[in-house]
Amino acid sequence: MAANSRLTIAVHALTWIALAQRRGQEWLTSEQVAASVNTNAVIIRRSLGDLRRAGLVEVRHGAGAGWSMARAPEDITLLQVYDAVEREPLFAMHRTEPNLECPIGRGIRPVLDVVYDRADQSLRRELALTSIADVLRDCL
Amino acid sequence: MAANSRLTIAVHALTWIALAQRRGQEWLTSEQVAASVNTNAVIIRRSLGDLRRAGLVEVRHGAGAGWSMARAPEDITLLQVYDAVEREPLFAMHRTEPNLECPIGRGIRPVLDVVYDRADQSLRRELALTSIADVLRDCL
DNA sequence: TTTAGCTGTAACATGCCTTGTTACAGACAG
DNA sequence: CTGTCTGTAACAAGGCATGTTACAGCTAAA
Repeated sequence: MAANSRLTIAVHALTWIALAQRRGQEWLTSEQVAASVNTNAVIIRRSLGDLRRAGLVEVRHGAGAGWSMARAPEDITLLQVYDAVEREPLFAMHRTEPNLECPIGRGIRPVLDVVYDRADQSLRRELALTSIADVLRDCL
Repeated sequence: MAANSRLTIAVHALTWIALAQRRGQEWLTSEQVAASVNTNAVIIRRSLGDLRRAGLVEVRHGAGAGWSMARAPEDITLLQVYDAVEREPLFAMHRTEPNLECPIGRGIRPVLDVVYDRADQSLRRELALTSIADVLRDCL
């Protein structure tokens, strides 16, 4: 799988916003977040847009606009971030339908569905154990 | 992550070889495996090549050539298959180095390394619980 | 020793995904 | 109103996954 860095970018952005707020800066622009992540502001807006749709951050428009946490850093887990930004499943099935005249071709997809689902659950359980507050603490 | 189907293809191929052997057919050609997976024989040769390098299958050249299990289906876990065919890590770090003048930019990579490693371990533990023999049994 | 059959791999095509970039309409605090 | 920043479209570049053709190399069997 061509691994992407969406989770990394989103966690970085959130952690930086959390730190800024602790320091008294309530609203951060996408430009300010982009400066820490070292990427383009549009990338950050896209990522924070995903987080907003998931209810993790808030946005303010107009002059003095920017982004702010919608919840305490302790109450945002990496699982929530993962769900907010990740679309693709961990493992893909066959690109073309397997040969249904073969017993394996007929039976393998439901079997793999179960296995992949268990693997996914286990990954999620692990991600749920870490919060943005944990990441922030360990960064400092 | 642009999910790929390598694990699916490799498990399918292995399971089909295991079934054929149980039915008395010792060696299968890449063409025969490709017929069940419904893809090109070269794709199968590439996948089985990975599995051969990992010691999971054997190949025979010349006339009457083909592929055969190097171990009993009970002794091949999906984790071994995963390790044999998967190159990319689950989650990628930043594509460009983050801003090291920011505390988060400086500290986040080691933190995420730990988190991602734990997630990876948990995924692997789960994949290790299923063998090719299990997949074969559930297919039938 | 020849021959036929199959592997191993290079080379290339295609399509999709990710990231980056520019541009601009829309929202809104002051 | 006005200036600032968001939301998103549009496009480009690069990379990876998959598919396909082609062919050299290996070897069991005749």
